[in-house]
Amino acid sequence: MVRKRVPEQHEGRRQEILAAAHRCFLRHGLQGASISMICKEAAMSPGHLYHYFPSKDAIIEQMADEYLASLHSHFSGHPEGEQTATVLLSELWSMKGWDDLGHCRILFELLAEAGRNERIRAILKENTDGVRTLLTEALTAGQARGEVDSALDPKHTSAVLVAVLDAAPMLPLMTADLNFEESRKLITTMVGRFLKPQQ
Amino acid sequence: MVRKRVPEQHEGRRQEILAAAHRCFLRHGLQGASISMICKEAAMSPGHLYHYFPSKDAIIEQMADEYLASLHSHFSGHPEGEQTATVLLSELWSMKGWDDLGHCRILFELLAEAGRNERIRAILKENTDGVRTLLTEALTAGQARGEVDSALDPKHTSAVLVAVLDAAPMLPLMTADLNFEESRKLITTMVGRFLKPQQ
Amino acid sequence: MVRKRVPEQHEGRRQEILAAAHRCFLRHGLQGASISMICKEAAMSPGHLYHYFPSKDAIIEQMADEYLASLHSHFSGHPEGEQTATVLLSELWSMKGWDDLGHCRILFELLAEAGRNERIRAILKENTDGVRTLLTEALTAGQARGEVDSALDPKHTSAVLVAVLDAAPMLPLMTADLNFEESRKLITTMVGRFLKPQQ
Amino acid sequence: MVRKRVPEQHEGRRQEILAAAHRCFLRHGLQGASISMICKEAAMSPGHLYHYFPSKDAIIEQMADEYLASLHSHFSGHPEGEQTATVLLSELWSMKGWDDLGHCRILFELLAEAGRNERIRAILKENTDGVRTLLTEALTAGQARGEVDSALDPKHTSAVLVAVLDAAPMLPLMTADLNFEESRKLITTMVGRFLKPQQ
DNA sequence: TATGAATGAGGGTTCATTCAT
DNA sequence: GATGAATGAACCCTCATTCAT
Repeated sequence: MVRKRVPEQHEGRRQEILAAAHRCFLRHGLQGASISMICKEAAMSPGHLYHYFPSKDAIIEQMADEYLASLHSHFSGHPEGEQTATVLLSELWSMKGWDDLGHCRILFELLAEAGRNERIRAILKENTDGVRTLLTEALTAGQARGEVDSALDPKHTSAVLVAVLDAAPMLPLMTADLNFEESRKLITTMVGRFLKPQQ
Repeated sequence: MVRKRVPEQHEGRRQEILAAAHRCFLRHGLQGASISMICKEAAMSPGHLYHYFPSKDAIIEQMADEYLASLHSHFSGHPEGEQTATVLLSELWSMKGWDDLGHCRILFELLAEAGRNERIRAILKENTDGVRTLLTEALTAGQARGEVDSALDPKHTSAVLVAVLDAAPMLPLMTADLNFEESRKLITTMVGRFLKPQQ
Repeated sequence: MVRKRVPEQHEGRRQEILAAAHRCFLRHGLQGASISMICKEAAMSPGHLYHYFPSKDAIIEQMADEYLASLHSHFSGHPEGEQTATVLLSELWSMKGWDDLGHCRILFELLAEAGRNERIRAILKENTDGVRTLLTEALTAGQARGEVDSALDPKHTSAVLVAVLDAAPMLPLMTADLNFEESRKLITTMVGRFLKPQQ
Repeated sequence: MVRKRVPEQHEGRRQEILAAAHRCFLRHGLQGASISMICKEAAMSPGHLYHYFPSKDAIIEQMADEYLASLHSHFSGHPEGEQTATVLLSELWSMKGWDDLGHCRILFELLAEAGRNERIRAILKENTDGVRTLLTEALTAGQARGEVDSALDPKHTSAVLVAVLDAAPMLPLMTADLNFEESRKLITTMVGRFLKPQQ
C-alpha cells in the first residue's frame, strides 16, 4: 500500500519539472531557457533532472503536448450536437488558461518552433486535429439544423476558426487599448456573422 | 565623386547580412541561429560583420523592423479613402511575401520574442500601429459611405483584422488539406461578412 | 545451514557483475564504460552494485586480475619439467579464451591502463610473473635436456615469449587475410626456431 | 610575402595541439584525457581549440595517423632489395620514437581503441599496410637471394613481424629486469632464426 | 538485499564578442 | 574594409558515488 506512492511521486516530480520549464520558457523562450535555469526553478540538480527526462527536447515536447491538450480540453465533455459552432467558440474563449493571455503566449513559441521542428509540428497538428474534428462535427450539425451557412466547407472552416482562436494572444502584444473582454466580443461577433446562413 | 558610392556599398552589405540572417532565423529561430552561421551564410568573417552591426540583437531588431515594414508597405501609396477595408484586406493578402507562407513564418519568431523582449515588442507595435491607422481610417471612411457596419469600433476592429491577417501563416502548420488560395478566400469571406452593415 | 548459501550467492553476484563489466569494457573501453552501463548490463541498480564493489576502480582491478589469471591458468596443473617450453607455448595457444580473439582484445585495454595506472601495472606484473616463472623453469629444464638453446637467458627469454603471446590479438586488427589458425602456426614456428639449440 | 606565413602558423598551431594532446593521452589515456586538459597543456582556450579541430575524435584520429606514420617512416628511403628483412627489422628498432618506450606506449591506447572504433582501426590498418608491403617485398627479395626461408609465406610473415615489433613496448610493463638494449637483441635473434633458411 | 532519488563537478562543444593585423 | 585568432562563460548532458527507504 505504502509502496504504491512511489510511481506517483515520480510522476509528480515530472509535472513539477514541466511547470518549472513552462515558466522558464515563458521568460526566455524555448531555446533561451537553459537546463540549468529549469533546474534552479525546479530546485533540482541537473544530473537529477535527467532521471526524469532524457533530454531538453523531451521536456519541450511533453510540455507542448500537455499544454496544447489542456488548451483544447474544454471541448470534450460537451454533449455532441447540442450546440452550434458559435457557442462552441464562445465557450472556448472562456476556458481555463485563456483568461491569462500572458500565460498562453507560449503558443507562439510552439508555432515558431513548429515551423522548423518536425516533432513539434506533429504534436501541434495532432492536438489541433482533435479540436478541428469536434468543430467540423459541430459545423456539420449546425448546417443540418440550418444554423450554419451550408456554403461553407466544414473542414476548411474549422481550420480557419482554430487559427482565429490561436491568434487571440497576439492582441495584447499589438495594442494596449483593447482589453480581453472587448476583443473576445469582437471576435465572437466576427465568427457569428461568418457562420450565419446568408439570405 | 567616387567616394559617394561607398556608403551605398555599406548599406548594400548591411542588407546582405540582414537577408542572410533572415534565412538563418527561418531555419533555426532567433536564438538558435548563431552569429557564425550568419557569417557563413553571408560569406563574411565575424570580425567584419561587427563593422556593420554592433550586436546580434541589433541584427534581430533591424531585421524585425524591415521585415514588418515590408509586410505592411503595400498599404501606403493607396489614395486614401478610395477603397473599403475589405478591399484593403484583400490586397494585403496579395502583397509580397505573403505568397510564400513559409517565408513569413518568421512572424511567429517575432511574436514569441515580442512576448518577452521589450524592444522587439516596441518594434512590432510601431509597425502594427501604422497599418492600424490606415485600416482605421479606411473603416471610418467605409462607415461614412455605408459600406461598413457602423456598430463596429474602427480602432478595435482594426486590431482584430491585423490579428486575423497575422494568423494566416498558422494554417499550413496545422493542416495539409488547405492550400493558400482556399484559405485566402475563406478569410476574405469571413472578414467581408464581419464588416458588412447588418440590416 | 540455509544461511551458508548466502556468501555463495554474494560471490555469484560479484561474478555476474564482473562478467557484465567485461562486456561493457570490451564495447567501450575501461574509461568509456560507465557504472550505469554496467548496472544495466548486470540488471542491477547502482546503489546495489556498490554493495559488491566499493568503486569502479575496484571492479576494473578485480576484472583485470581474474581475466589475466584465467588467461594463464592453463600452465598450472602441468607436471613440472615434463615438457619443453615449445610445447608449453603451443598449449598456451589452445587455451580457453584465445580462440576468441575478439574477447581477449581487452588485454590491450589493460596494457594501455598499466602504462599509467600503478595498481593495474602491479596486477599485470604479478600475473605475468607467474607465467614467466613457469616458463623460466621449463626453459631451464629444456636447456638441461638439450632441447633449448643454452645461450638464451631463460628469464629474459620468458619475457619475450610472453610478449609474443600477448601480441597475438593484434593480428586481426591489422589484417583480414590471416586467420587465427595460420597465425598460430607461424608464431609456433617462430618460437620453435628461436628456442632450438643452434649447431 | 609576409602574408604567406599565416597558413603556416595555422598548421604550426595544429601541431602544437597534437603534441599537447599526445602528452595528455600518455598520462590519462585517449578517453581519460579531457579537452580542457589538452587546452591547458597547449595554453589555449577551449573555444579556440575548436578553430583547429572540429572534435576530440578528430584530434585523436590525426594524432593516431601522424604517430603511426612517423613510427613507420624509417622504412621508406631504403634502396629496395638491398637488404634482408632481418636488417630492416633491426633498423626499425633504432628508429625515432622507439628509443623512448614510454613515449610509444600510446600504441596500446590505439590498439585498444582500434578494437572498438572503426575509424581508428582503419587508420591503424592503413599505416600497418604500408609497412607490411615493404616487409613483404624485402622478404620476397630475401627469399630470391636465399637469405630467407622460402617456406615462409611473405605476406603472412610480414604480419607476424609487425605484431612482434609492436609488442615491444609491452616488455617494460611486465618486467624491470630487462632493459631496452637486451630485449632488442633478443627479439632480433628470434626474428633472425625465424627467417633463416632451414638446412 | 535492493531500489532509485539525489548530487554537483566535469564531460565535449558552441557562444557572442573583441582585437591585432 | 576585412580577416580569423582568441577568449571564457555557458551550453546540454553524463559521471561516479551516496543515501534514505
